[in-house]
Amino acid sequence: MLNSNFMVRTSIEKAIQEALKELGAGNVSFVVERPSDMAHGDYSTNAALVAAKILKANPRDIANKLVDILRSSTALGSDSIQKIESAGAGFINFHLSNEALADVVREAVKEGWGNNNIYLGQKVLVEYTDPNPFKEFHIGHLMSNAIGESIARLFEAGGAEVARANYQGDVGVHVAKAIWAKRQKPEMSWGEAYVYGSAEYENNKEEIDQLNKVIYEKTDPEVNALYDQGRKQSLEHFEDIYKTLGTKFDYYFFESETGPLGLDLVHKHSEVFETSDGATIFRGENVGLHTRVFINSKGIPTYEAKELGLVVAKKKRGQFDLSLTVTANETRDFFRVVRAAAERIFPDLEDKMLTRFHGFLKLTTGKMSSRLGNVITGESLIKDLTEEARDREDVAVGAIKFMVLRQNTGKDIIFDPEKSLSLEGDSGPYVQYALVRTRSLLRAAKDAKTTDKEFSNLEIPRVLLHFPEAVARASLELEPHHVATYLTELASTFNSWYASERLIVDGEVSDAALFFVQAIERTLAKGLEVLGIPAPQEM
RNA sequence: GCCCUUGUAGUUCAAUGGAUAGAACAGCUCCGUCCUAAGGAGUAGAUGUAGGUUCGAUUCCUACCGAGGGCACCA
Repeated sequence: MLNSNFMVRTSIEKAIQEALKELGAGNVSFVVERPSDMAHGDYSTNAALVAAKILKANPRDIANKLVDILRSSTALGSDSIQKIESAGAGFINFHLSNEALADVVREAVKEGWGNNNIYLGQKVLVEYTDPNPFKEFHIGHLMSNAIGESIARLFEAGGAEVARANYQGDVGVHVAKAIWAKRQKPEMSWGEAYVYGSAEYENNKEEIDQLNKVIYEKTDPEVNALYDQGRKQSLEHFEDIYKTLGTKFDYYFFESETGPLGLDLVHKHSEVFETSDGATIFRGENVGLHTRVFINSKGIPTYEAKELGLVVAKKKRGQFDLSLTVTANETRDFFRVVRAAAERIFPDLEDKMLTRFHGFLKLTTGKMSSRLGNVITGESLIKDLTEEARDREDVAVGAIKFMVLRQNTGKDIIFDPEKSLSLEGDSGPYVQYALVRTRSLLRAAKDAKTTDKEFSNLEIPRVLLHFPEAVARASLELEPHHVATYLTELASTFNSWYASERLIVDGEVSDAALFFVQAIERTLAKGLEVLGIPAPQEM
């Protein structure tokens, strides 16, 4: 159900609609938004500007007329709006009453604060992280995980039933490379073996390709045993990382499963595919895309066919209303083609398959990037940051996730390790620390004597007011950064208050003031939860 | 060559077609007896270029310039 602060907004929208009707401007599409400047009130609308265009009238006149109608409107709660005024070129601003603002604080400590019902009752499958067994868990997987986990939680905040899925490549040349290397150098970890095998691939191509065939056909018991061991160890290792990151998957899909499914599917749908040079392809040019190979000339399903097989595998696990995949930017065009093919085979899936893309994470300092030469694994980044953060893994994870989630998904991230941990900026630890302060304050207050001394602060509820909207917008757009941006603002508002006012004085604390602290604590905690960032008790 | 994504203060990021483009870091000026100063207050500073649509454009359209990615048997 919607929170009451949404009701204020909804009632404003309703009142405007009625007022517009009275003016003879029935169907205009206006917005009620948060003004960029708090001096302009708590909500504002461009209704008069839009209506003036239709009525061919002066926007300010229309705004004034609307204000008159709105002031006597019964659609607005009688005591929730303190002031309505026209301003600027024709905006109408709404200032909430102190009573309504006090309500916000009461709402914020209630169960369900920040939730909405955008996806109420829908079944959503979110696929993300997608590392490959036998290979290293790299930074890209970290990004996919951070974004996917947050989106899953945003769906949940929107009332959806979410299943988390992880799709992993447990077959292919990369496996052969790793196993080949492991036989040469058994002392290596699987991740290292893969790196070594890749480097040696060019010089031992025939041998490794032959090994790949042996793995695929399962003809050599010793190789089989190595494969099973490597797969198991990789997956267990990944499981440790998920635990650190705060993710728990419901489904695991593997290419060993989707390959045969995809192969079968492509064979069955000759109306969608055609053969060319011995390969089975999808002619993307017909729909403004490009051609891609689904089954190669050796009869092996490519990644494209496997992705189709994945659709089948997902459907087998149950019906879903939406299926989202979080993956890297460079697969954009690939997904367009695969989706075009998939929608021909499964017309019922049209508009149900969503994708979110992420960019690269680029480290600014050579300090961490030069380690062991080339690849920076996800774990080494977490490990290095944990050391920098005085052995606080939750702070390190928060720092990384926040850097990923504070900006629009899809753009590359310039990752400055020092900045990510800074308590003075726009960072995960900054928000975590504000939360810790509220919690330590609440703990200290337990030993203090509470008084019924009056307390009032209007700025805090005026910021708190917009939390559910930030979450709702993030849910709707599947853009976690709206929440991250909001949390920075709230943390800053709190810190500013905290610095200027001392709450516990001589062992006494105002009950009313504590209520504000509690509301902020709940909001920061919920916000971090939605982002999938750890919410520490102390730092 | 074609297609996709992208260009905002010195730097890293925001801004559902609306008001004076909002933060953070770095810079400059300040603030420590006290709930964890691992903080706070103030100040200066930006929409790649050229057109177009609109009452109004960072946002939509066109061209150009710059950056990243993709375009047949890898994933």
